[in-house]
Amino acid sequence: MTSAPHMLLENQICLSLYSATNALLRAYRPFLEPLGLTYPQYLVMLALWERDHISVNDICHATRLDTGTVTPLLKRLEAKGLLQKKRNQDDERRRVISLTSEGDALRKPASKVPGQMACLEAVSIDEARQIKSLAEKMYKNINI
Amino acid sequence: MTSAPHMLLENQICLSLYSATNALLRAYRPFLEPLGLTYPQYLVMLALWERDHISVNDICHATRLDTGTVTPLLKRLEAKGLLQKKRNQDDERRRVISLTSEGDALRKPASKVPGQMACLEAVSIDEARQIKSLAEKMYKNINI
DNA sequence: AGAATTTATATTGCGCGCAATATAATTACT
DNA sequence: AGTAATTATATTGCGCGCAATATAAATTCT
Repeated sequence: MTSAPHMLLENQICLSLYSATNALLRAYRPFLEPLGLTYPQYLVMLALWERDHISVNDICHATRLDTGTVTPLLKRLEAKGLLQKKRNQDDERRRVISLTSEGDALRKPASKVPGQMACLEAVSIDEARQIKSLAEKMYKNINI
Repeated sequence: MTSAPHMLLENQICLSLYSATNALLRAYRPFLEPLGLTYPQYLVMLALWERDHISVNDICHATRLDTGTVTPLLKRLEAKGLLQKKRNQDDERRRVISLTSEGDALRKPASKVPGQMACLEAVSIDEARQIKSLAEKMYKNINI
C-alpha cells in the first residue's frame, strides 16, 4: 500500500522546520559553549542584556519560553553566578531578576556570536529575512 | 547600555524559527494525542507506513532523528504494540523494525491529521511551500 | 587467519518543552 | 471584612535532542 502524498515524510513542512531548527541550534552550540550557555540560556541572557531587573514573566514573554522551562533555567544561570533573584517589595509574588557583574561582563564575548553564526552562510540575508517573517506569521497565527 | 541590533531578541532569526516550530508541534498535539503518539513518534510511524521492515538507521535518516532519540522511542512504540524489532539474519548488528497489525491499522486515522493541521491555516499554501523550501535549504547547508 | 577499522545499535546523562498541578500573594466581588 | 477569582512563580513527570561512550558484529587489511 503506497502512502498518499500528504502522508509522505518528504512533504512534511513541520519536519523541514523541525530539522532546520534543530540543526540551527546545533550550529549555535560551538559558539555558545565557550560562554557556558545553551541556546535557551542565551535567549534569557539576551533578554536581560536588553532590559535588566525584569520579572520571570517578562523573561517568558521576551524569550517565548514557558515557566516550567524558565524557572529551572534561571536556577542554573544563578548557580553559574550570572544573575540574582530578589523579591519585589511592591508585589511579593514577583521575583526581580538582575544581572551580576559576571552576567553583565558576558555580554561582550556574546556579542560576537551573531557574526559567527552569520559566517555559516546557511541562507542569504534576504532568505533569512523571508524565513524569519514567515516563521513570525506562523507563530502568531498558531498562538491565537 | 543599549543593545546593538544583532543582539536584540526581536532580530533573532533562530528565535522566530524556534518558537514557530514549537508552536507547530503544540498544534499537532491535540490531533496526535487521540492516536497515542507524540510528533517524533508520528514521524517514525510515517516512515514505517511509507516503507515497512526497515532498520533503525533507515528510520534515523528518514526522520532526521538521532539514534539516542530513536532507540528509546522505538521501545515506547513497541510497548504500545505498534511495532516489533527482530534481528536481521544476514547482518546480526541490524534490527528490522516491522509494523504490527495495530501499527498498520493506525495508518487510517492518522491520515486525517494533515488535513486537520491544514485547517489551522497558520500560513497560506504558497507561504507553506516557501517556508518549507527555505528550511530545507538551511538544513542542508548547515548539515554540511 | 588474526588484528585493526568500520558500522549498527544501545546506553547514560543533562537540559530543555510542556502539560498539569501546587502554592502563595494580590485583586475583585459581595 | 471575608470569600472568590486572578496572577506570579514553582514543582513534577515524561519525552525528546544530543553529545559521549559502550558493545558487538561485520569488513578490511596485513
